[in-house]
Amino acid sequence: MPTPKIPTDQALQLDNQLCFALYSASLAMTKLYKPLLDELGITYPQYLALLVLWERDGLTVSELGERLYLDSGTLTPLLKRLETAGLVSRLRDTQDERRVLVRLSAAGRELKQRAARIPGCVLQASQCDVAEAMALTHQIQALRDRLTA
Amino acid sequence: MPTPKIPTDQALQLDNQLCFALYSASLAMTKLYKPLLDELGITYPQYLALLVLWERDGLTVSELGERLYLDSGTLTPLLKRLETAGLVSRLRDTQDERRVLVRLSAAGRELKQRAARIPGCVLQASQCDVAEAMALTHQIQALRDRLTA
DNA sequence: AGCAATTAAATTGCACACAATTTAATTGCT
DNA sequence: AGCAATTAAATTGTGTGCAATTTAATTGCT
Repeated sequence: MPTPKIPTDQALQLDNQLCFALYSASLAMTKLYKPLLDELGITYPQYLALLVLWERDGLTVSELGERLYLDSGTLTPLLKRLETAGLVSRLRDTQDERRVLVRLSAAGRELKQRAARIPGCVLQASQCDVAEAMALTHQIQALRDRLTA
Repeated sequence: MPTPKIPTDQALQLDNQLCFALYSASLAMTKLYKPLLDELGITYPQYLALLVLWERDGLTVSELGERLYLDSGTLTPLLKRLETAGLVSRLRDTQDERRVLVRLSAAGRELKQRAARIPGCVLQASQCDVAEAMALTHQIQALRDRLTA
């Protein structure tokens, strides 16, 4: 039987929801990062945007959005705050004035060194070893890819 | 070696972050639920609150918060919207006037039947069988519990 | 009984997420 | 060249999340 019948009550139990496991674990992660990122003066989504820029600088808002699965409605104000904080610049692409190129400032690049200790802290709080964490990461990524397909 | 050294660049890659896997998968889930919940006239966090109430009615705001890992700052306005939608009532506990008891209305109880098809739709979109989904759910719950410890 | 400490919600302020719309620039087609 | 269609950001409005504060009720202690 490809789709076995599950009783409604059981199917709707909060603790049987994959979505809620993801949701609550993601919020728990955000809370874990909070004190670490407070030291750097950035928020969690801002940190994610910086991770992308530390990998490859000078992306457009759209490219950043594809990487983070976020749209300009979320990114524009977020990037303005990073600009106000002096961590990035936002400049129209002279080749195509529709685009805005986001570039790290010197301070933005230097922040990477101070962020270097964060993954270790998080892994420690997660109480799992690197291999375990990566295995779970890949499983969840695969799920995400199926969901966005 | 309990904590092997990982190069900074690799440790800070977006796709190596368990946090981002959770974050992006959780947002993808929310988007998947959107059209299903639009039919019921509720949002995703409102749906989670209803899941709790469908399991056990008449909880206080705090009890709901413990279950969902959310505080009154988030729940109070959310529950007011559910009240406005006619799905729950919010009444001060006469035994302890500090507490607010949240109860399903008849419409709120009846909504459960219409929600019954949602888990199947989500499972289908997830493209995994029930056992797989539950296994991943338990892994992520265990992670969340370690993070909130 | 009286009052400080605690507890439960609500409120305030800030930063996301995202749908829907708007603005501006570029492409594509004739 | 001219103009409709497309594309990229920004804007607007709604609904979370959450820290910090406020308000109100209850407890605990003397």
